[in-house]
Amino acid sequence: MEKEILLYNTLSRTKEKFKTVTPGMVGLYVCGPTVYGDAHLGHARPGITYDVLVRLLLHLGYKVRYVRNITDVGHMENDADFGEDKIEKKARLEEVEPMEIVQHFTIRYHQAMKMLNTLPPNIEPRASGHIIEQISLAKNILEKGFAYESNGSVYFDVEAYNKKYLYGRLSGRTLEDMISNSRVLEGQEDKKSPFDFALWKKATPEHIMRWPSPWSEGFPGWHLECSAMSSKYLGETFDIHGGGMDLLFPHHECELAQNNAARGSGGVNYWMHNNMITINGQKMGKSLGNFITLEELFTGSHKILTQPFSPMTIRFFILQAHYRSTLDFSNEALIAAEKGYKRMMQAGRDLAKLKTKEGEASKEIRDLVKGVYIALCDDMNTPITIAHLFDAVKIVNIAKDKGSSITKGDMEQLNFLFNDIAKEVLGLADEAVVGDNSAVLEGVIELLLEIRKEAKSQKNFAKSDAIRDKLEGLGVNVKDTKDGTEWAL
RNA sequence: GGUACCCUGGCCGAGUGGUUAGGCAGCGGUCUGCAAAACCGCCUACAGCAGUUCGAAUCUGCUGGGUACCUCCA
Repeated sequence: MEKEILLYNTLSRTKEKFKTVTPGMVGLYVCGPTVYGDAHLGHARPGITYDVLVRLLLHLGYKVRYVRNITDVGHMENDADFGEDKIEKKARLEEVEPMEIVQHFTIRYHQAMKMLNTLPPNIEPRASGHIIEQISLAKNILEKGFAYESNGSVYFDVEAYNKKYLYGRLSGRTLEDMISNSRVLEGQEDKKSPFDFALWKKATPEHIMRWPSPWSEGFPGWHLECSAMSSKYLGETFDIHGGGMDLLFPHHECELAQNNAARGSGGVNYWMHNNMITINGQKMGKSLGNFITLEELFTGSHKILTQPFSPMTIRFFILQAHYRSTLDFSNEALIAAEKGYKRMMQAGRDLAKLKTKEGEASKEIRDLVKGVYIALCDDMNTPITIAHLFDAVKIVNIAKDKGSSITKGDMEQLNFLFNDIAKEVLGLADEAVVGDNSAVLEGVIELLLEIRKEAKSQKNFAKSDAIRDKLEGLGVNVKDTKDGTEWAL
């Protein structure tokens, strides 16, 4: 914890020294998924970005409470079907309960996140489980005079709020700009100003997800859930709130406004936003035909893909870019990432086989470790971290190539880089490692390679190549080196 | 139209007022029965134009291109 971390704070638009509210403890809230569809590429980026943040904080000795919500209330289909709830629409079409849909996609989301080797949040609250807290928060804002009831719904009074606090601070807008650039939409007669947003919405007769409230049978506004749940589990002022840049406005802006309105403070010390992923330079969207789910990536079943890509390839690919940059996704870029990832993992495996001798760690390798910490603590610069790790890869490969031994000090430092940094902090698991229960598989492969060796020594290359090709076809990569044959899954 | 951000070598992507990111691909070499891997060497860019500066890819302005968000609902 003696290491100082810099984090870019969207609120100040600068990198700031990270100081926790409570020494040694970090409260982190991240906006989670709306569970009305399969996890897609867009979910992978925040999932991995904040996972690395959590892993880094844990590595540096912090105790972390990581809260990520599940949004399962009142979301609408945004592509068409104006006014219809996203979850309800699917439920009616498929004739199942809304909560069945929610459960189905929550489980699938968890599976996808696990495959990407992300740590589960410490608390995963559901919006539908916190209706009471949300009603209470809406009441509080009403009492403070920053909201009003209208026809069974409760709206946040942006103009009243703007007089005391500035609305738009987080997203870099001003209310005046917004007013001068707005279009007039239909169906908003209940509101005093078109910028007011709903805290509570009266349900229409066909709306089946509904709860009683002092104002009407209805459902909470979207922004309310994150304000209510983050303060419930992390306190009225907590350290970090993260999410995608697409949530900056209006969602986070409204959260900030709700916090200020209810308690007189913003409640969040550091607002972090990850940037978006584009596909072949284009935004991902269902209408553009480039919408891609994580499952399609893992299985390769999408027209823009020529092959499946493993979860760790995706993770590596995402970490090769800084989280605040847009990242362009393409089949070609993924192939490059896959090769780089495999090369790094191979070096990690080779490291364990290097011979050691007595001696201290060299300055070169010590500097790499230092450089890795500087990069990680500088607003989570994972691409530079990876660049340093490739320097370590090269050191391992040279030692292996020359058959030379390295000092025990160097071994310790290199182990640190490959295990503590690459595997633990970056979360890059080695997919080629055979699991504990695969001793049989290992034995069989060794046996086949033994037979192949015999064939080779008898210059029966047809037979030896056949064994190699068959194994290759089954996903076992065979390499002949000076020191014998190696293999990896 | 508004707001924010971006435009780097064949591709992906860091970074920076004056010195080499890194990965992938490519080329030449070493090694090898062949292949793969690895190693050595090569490929040295910063949208365009103008300005500030001893010096800019890095600062400023303009032009062009791109991305996200833009009052309901989520």
